[in-house]
Amino acid sequence: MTKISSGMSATLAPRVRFAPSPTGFLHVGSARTFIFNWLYARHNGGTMILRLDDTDVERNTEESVESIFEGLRWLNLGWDEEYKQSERIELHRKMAWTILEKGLAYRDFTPAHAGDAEKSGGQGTWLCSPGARELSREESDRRARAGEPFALRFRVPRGTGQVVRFSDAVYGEQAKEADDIEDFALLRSDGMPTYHLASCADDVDLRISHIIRGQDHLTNTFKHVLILEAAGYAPPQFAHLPLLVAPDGTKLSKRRHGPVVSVTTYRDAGFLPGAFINFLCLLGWSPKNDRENMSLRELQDAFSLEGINRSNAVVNFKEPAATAEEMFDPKAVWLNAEQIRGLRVEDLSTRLLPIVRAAGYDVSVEKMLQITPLIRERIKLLRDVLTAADFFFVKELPPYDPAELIPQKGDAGMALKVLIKAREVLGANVEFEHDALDHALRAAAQELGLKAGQMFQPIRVAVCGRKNAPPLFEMLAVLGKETSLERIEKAISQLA
RNA sequence: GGCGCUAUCGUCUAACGGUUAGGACAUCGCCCUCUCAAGGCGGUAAUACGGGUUCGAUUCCCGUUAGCGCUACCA
Repeated sequence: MTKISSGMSATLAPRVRFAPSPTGFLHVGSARTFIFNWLYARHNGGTMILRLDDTDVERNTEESVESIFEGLRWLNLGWDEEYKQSERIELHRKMAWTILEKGLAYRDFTPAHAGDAEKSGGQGTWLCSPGARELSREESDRRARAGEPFALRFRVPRGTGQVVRFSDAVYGEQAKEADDIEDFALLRSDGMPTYHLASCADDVDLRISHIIRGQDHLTNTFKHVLILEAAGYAPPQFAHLPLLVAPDGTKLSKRRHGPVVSVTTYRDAGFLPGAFINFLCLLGWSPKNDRENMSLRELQDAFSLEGINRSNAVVNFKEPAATAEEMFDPKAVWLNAEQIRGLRVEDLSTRLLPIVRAAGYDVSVEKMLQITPLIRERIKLLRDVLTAADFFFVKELPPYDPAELIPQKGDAGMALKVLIKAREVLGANVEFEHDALDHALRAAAQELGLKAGQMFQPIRVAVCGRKNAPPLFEMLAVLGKETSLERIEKAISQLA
C-alpha cells in the first residue's frame, strides 16, 4: 500500500537529516553519521538537514549545543536547512492526537515506572501498565478532563499475530512480531513528546526520504514504522549504520571513554578535518577497490549505501597515552600524516603558524614558510610542529646532554675537533645554502679524516640540541649563519 | 531474562559458490641514507565452532558460542 509513494521519494532528490540530541559534546560516532548523511545527500544532489533533537529538557544543555556546532564547524561540510525540535512541539502533539483519535493510542494514568521490576527476577519485558490499555474512552476522557496527569501510549497490536516489517538499505528485510513490542510512550505526562513521536512527526513534516542513523536505532525502527502507519504516512527508506565501538568492544560513550571520543579532541591534537573524515568513512564503509587515502570529492563520488557493511567497527585509542600520537587510532594518524604530506607548503604553513603562535613563539610568515618543508614529512599531527621544529623558534636552545655531541665510534675529543673545524668553515665565506654547505662540510670531513656522519652529527646536535632532526644543510640554511655559529660556540664551550 | 543484529589477519576491510583468501594500518626484517623521517622491497598474521545443501562452501541454510544493541514518561 505504501510502495508507490516510497518508490517515488527514492527517485526524487533525497532529503536526509542529522539529528543529534544536545546532551554532550559531538562524538566521533555522531560525526560519522553526519558525514554519511552529508555524503549521501551530496552524491545524490539532495538536501542535508540539521535538526537538534532537544525534547529532553532535563538533559539538554546550551554548552552541548555549542560543542556540537563547534565540532560540525570544524568538519566544515555544512548543511542546507536547520531546525530545532523544541520549537515544533505543536506539530508533534498534533500527530499524537491524530493517533489517539484513531484509537491507536491510549492514556496511561499510572505514574512513571522506574525500571526496577525487570532487574529483579522479573521475567520478560514490560509490555504495558495493567488496566490502562483497557480503560474505556469515556473514562479516559473524563479523567483527563479532571486534570489527572497521564502519558500517551501507543496501542501496539499485540495478540493479533501481526508482524511489523521494513526494509533496511544496510541490514535488509527486518521483521518483528508486534507481540514483542511494548506499548511505548508518545507523550510524557508533562505533555512533552518523546523521541519516537517527535522524530517521526518531524521526519514526515520535513519530508525526509532517507533516515541514515546508528544501528542502535534498528529495533526502535519497528516503533517508528508503527507510528508512521498509524498516522497515515509511508515510512521513508531506512539505512542503519554499524556502530563504532571502543577497543573494549562497547559502544563509544563519553561517560566511559572520555575526551578521546570527542571530535574537538581530534581537532585540538592537530588532525586535518579531511583526514578525520576520511578515517571515519573507512569505518563501516568501503569503496571496494582498495582505495584508502581519499579526498572529500573522491569520497563523495564513491559513496553509496551499498558500500556500508553490517558489523561494528573498533576505533582504537589508548586512554593513558604517552604521546598525543599514541592516543589515537594508528590508521587515523597515518591518514593524517599522509594528507599533511600531500598539502602544498603554503597551505601547510598557514595551518601550522597559528599553532606555533598560540604556543607563544613569535614567528614570521616567511620563516614559517622556510621551516615547513623541513618538517612536512616528519610530523603526523599538526601539533607535532611544536616538538619537531621548536629549535627554529627559540633564540637559545634549551639545555641538552653534551654527550649527545659525540659521534658514532668517536669521543669527546673528536666532537670538539669537528666543532672547531665547523666553526672555522662556517665562519668563513661559505654561502648558507644547501649545495655550498654540502661541499664545504664534506671537504672538511675529508680533511679531518672522518666519515661524513661523524662530521655531521656533532654539528647537528650543536645547532638543534638533539640527534633526530631534519637534514643538516637545510637546517643550517634556515637557521642562518649567526645562530648556527652561536650554537656551535656554545657546544664547544660545553665540551671544553 | 525477552527481542534484534553481527561474526575474514591484532585493527579497518576485499573476495556474482570455484582465488596460492587480496589490500591498508600496525608489527618485524632488508635497501636507500649525514641522524630522524619519507620512500622502495620482503616477512609474520584471518574465514569462531559444529552440522547440513552442493561436484565444490569465507560465501547459502540450521544449531552452538561469543560480542553488541534495544528492552524508560533518554535519545
